[in-house]
Amino acid sequence: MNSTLRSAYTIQYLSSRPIRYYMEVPKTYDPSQVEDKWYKYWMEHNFFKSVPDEREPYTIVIPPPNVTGVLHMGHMLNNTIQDILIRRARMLGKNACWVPGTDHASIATEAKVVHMLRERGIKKSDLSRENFLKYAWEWKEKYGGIILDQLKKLGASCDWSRTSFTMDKGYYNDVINVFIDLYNKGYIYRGLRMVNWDPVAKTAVSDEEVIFKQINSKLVYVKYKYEEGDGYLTVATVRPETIMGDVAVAVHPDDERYKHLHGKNVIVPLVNRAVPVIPDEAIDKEFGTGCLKVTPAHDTVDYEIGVRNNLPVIDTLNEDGTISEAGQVFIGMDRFAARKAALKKLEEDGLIEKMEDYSHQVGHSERTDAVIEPRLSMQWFLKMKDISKPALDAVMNGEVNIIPNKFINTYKHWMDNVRDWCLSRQLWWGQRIPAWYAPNGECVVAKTEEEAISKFEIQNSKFNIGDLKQDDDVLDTWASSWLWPISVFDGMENPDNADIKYYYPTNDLITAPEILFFWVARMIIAGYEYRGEKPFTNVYLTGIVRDKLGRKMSKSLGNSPNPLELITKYSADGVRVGMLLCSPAGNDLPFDEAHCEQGRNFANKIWNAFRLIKGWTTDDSETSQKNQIAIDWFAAKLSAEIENINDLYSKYRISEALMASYKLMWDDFCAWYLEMIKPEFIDGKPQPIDNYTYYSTIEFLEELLKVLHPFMPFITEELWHLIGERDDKDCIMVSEWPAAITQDKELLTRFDALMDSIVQVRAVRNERNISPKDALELYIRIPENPVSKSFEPLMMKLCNLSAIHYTNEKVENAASFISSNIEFFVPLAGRINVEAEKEKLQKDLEYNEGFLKSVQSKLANERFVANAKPEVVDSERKKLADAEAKIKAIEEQLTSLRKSLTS
RNA sequence: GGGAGUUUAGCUCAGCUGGUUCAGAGCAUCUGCCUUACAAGCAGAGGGUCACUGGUUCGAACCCAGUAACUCCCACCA
Repeated sequence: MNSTLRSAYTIQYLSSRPIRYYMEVPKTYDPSQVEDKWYKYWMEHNFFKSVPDEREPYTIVIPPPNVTGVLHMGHMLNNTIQDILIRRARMLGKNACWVPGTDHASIATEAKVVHMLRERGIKKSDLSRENFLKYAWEWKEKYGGIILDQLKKLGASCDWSRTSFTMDKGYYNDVINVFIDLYNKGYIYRGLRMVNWDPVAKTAVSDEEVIFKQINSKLVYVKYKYEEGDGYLTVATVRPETIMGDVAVAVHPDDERYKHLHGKNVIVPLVNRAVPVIPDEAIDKEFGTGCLKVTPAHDTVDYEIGVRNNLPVIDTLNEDGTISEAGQVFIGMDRFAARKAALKKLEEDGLIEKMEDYSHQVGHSERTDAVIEPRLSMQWFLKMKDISKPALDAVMNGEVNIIPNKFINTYKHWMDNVRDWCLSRQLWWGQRIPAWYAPNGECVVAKTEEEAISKFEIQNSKFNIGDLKQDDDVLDTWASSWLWPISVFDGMENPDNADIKYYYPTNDLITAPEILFFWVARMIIAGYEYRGEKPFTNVYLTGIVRDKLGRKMSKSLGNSPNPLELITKYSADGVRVGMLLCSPAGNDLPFDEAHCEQGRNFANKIWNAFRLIKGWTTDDSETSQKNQIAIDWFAAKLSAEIENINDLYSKYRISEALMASYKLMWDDFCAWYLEMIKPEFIDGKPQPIDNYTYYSTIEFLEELLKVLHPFMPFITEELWHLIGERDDKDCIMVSEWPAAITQDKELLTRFDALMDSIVQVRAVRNERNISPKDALELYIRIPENPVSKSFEPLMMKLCNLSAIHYTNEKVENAASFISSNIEFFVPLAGRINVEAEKEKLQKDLEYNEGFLKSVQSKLANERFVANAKPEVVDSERKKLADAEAKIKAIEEQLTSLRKSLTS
């Protein structure tokens, strides 16, 4: 042991508190009382709170869950990772600040509220905007906090005093101000756009809320007669009810079949309108007849063709999906009834050439299951090209890291092809767009009607309060959450306040890859636009939680376990460990409850290690340091693993950090170290343990608990306090992260060899069914590399040996093995089965001969010797020598066995 | 249709710059143990043509090309 180590692990213990003794401690760990107790304790002592100070800040802003949300497995994973990072940062002495909050989630929440009202017999259309919002706020106050309370069960150490909501007054204002600012900078414009219209709910829905289903329908081939002369053109369509809105027939410019018709007119059936045949690149020559009827009002592609070719738009549908006046025929009829009617009329007119069965994807509304109608409407847009430039650069030049970095490509691809952002939503729940319309339809952007009026005055229009009408739409939810890292610190309204200056830019953002564009990219954009700086340094993308069958966990599939029930069953610590055991960054997480069980078992293991230690009595007069070697070894092992774990954290390999901590605790500490130092029983009485070993062990346990604390906050805190009396604020969650204090590679290597020989002796015992109670003898062959004397007691204890002998000779009637070039013999007396031993040795011999051969041929290869690095060649030479020695030993052993056979 | 990714033990994954006995870990499985902390445990063992085919190299799980299967994102054909 070197002197640094001695001071760290032995001098300290003198001031350690004596362990408390408990007469009865349950054999299995019972977390039920523990977890709530410590969460409350931490809260009461304000351990989660953060205020700017002179320390280095470490900040995470939570991806705000929807207010409508209940905790699902995705949240569990996300927030467990965040909590691990925050807790470790806190222990590293940083000023850790984790800002929680919720997102108003305009569409999801509005749908929830509408549903709730419907159950009470109230229709949204019967309510004024103000009344509806009153209900919505009531709903939010009542249910909006549920998810945050659930996070507390998980152990999330958020600074709850900083809880934010994207519709808080200040936040709301920030969103509105940003809209006005971007409008004034010329980034925002108003334009027509196809939206996904839900004719049942009478609202637009976002792309994410459209579910495509495979539907069987009929592809109808309809004749469009030439305006002049005989003949016709055939158009294939699945939507004959939109024929009335046709304004052209498009063909591919290179399609020889139709070149002669470019610019000529054809007659639209049902309404007898003459429309031109136009060439357009978008047409697939192979599909149907190669002719497309162009209906700009009711199809996205058609709309784009219409724009390119300056075609008029005829909207033949009302907002409830019935045919409008503009349709001229079937007015007031539902779109599906109209489809039948149109088919019948076309049939009568002899305009149907043929019909084919056709299967295709049709969008349905997630909420109402109605078939989505593409519908043209006026929307607000944000020009993305210029404003997103710094956000692309930041990721490409590494100012913002994306982990794992495979997502950088995806990010770049999206940013390179970024499309303008449709900001408006036809909903009430959200930030209402600050645009004001005069009766003639003219529009200005302003915060209040007064401001709007004065803006109109500049344009020489005079209005009074009440003359103007505010835009009915609200902003897309992401148009508020993109300000999250700034607004939660009040950095929009007060850009120089102490909080934002201290905490911004934040450190790590933990979120799911599916919102890389919706949210992450836009936060980076907003960060550069409004702070001139990135919002966070690292983006850690978690995987998607899936069930065992590989399906995404979702409410509709009903395949998601209830996280709170899991916590009840396995404890929060157990579930945290279970989630992390199988989730490397960016990989999907195939969730299996068995992992939580493993987590629970691990907690129990820790608990029992504690039980063992607390059961010991110490003997003050005992001064022997017989466990010195074990203590030195574990100190070195602990230090090496702490370095390893720190390294894994720095690479965000959190699962691996957990696995390393797990093995350190279970294998190295429990299975090896504790077994080495465990006092023996004499005459049925446990012997006392010497003070030195005892307090060193306590120190080790404390260090281990600290390493495990970020993963398992509750049990580690519980044991921290059971180990000894602590004052109020002496909690593991605010303790110091362990430092690696020693480096003794050589000792670790020697122990690896020791452990290997121990395992081999145990295998000898196991393979021959020798009871662990029967003591064995062990012979070690000298002259080379005798086992260090200091290891002898460990071997004797861990293998249950009665004696260790050194010999120059082979040992007859013994099992043998070679470990680290040392030959070992375990005499088996009457237990030996010579044939079986022979067979074993023979197999071993074959393996080693094969290995030797491969090494020999490698070394015989001149080009290998010439080209390979010298150290590689050297190591091959060493392998060669080792293998030869081994083979020699095995052969000797075989010879002696044959002798015993014949004798 | 465009883009990205994955494929290593029954399952989930490591394997870094091609070279250490390199083919690993955890779980699961099997065998033996209720050994005075823990059966939610202990001791030990078995298990893989590194998706496939070819190439580069003294040497390939790793680099290159092609093939196959799966996953995700974006856009969607009337």
